[in-house]
Amino acid sequence: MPKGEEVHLCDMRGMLSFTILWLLSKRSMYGQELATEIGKRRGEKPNPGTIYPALKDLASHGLIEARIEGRNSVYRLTEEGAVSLAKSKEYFERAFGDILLESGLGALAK
Amino acid sequence: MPKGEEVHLCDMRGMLSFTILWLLSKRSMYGQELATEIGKRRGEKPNPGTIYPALKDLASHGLIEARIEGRNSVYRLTEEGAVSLAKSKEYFERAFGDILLESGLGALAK
DNA sequence: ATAGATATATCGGACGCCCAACATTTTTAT
DNA sequence: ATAAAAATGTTGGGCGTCCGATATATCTAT
Repeated sequence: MPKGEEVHLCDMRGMLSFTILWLLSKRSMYGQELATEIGKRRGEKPNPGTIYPALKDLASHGLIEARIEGRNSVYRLTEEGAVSLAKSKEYFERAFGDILLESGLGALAK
Repeated sequence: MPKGEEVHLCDMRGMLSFTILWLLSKRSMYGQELATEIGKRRGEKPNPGTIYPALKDLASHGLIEARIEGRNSVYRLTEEGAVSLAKSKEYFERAFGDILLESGLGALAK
């Protein structure tokens, strides 16, 4: 918990890897592309020291794979990663679904 | 990231305090009641070493308040806590709304 | 060729969650 | 009175973010 005046919860701890897998399930991306996409959701783009270790960890567990393309490392979701993502989505929906429903998401879902 | 065979993302890191505030916005509860409610969402009830320090932190920031009732410490959301929760919900919806929508939540929202 | 922008990468420190284990107090049951 | 159960609480260690700083390599200008 931060010690400052403004208390910010919900800072996505633990959710970074989940978000990365979800984004890669849409299309393959390289690191900075992922960081930009995550930045749209958070309001602020994560630092290199946040995004690259996370990608490294995910790759070391076989959930994503890198392919070098010029100056970029393009990541794609593996089959194992897709399975992990599906389970995490189930978990996530059960844990937070009703919270989001009352936040005006019901109108979006329509 | 866990080192075991099964890789579990989405373990609610950073989300505990958020969930507590949301639950207390529904009704006041004591520690074990909160733990049980959280357990329904997660699948497993959090340990005392998880829930009590979180409650202590939230109280120290003025987001919740305790009132002793017999053997229980009943917590209620403060006004400051309600403001914090509203902000976190906004953040949370923007960051994860679309992910949940495609998870069959749209049907629930109806 | 040189400069700037872009992308990748690592390091240190901090923070909140997380569990297992242990301890204490209070209520409830026998 | 004694035992069992329920609730609160602390400690230690670990983990995944998270940021600021620093570094290197590679494209893209001029």
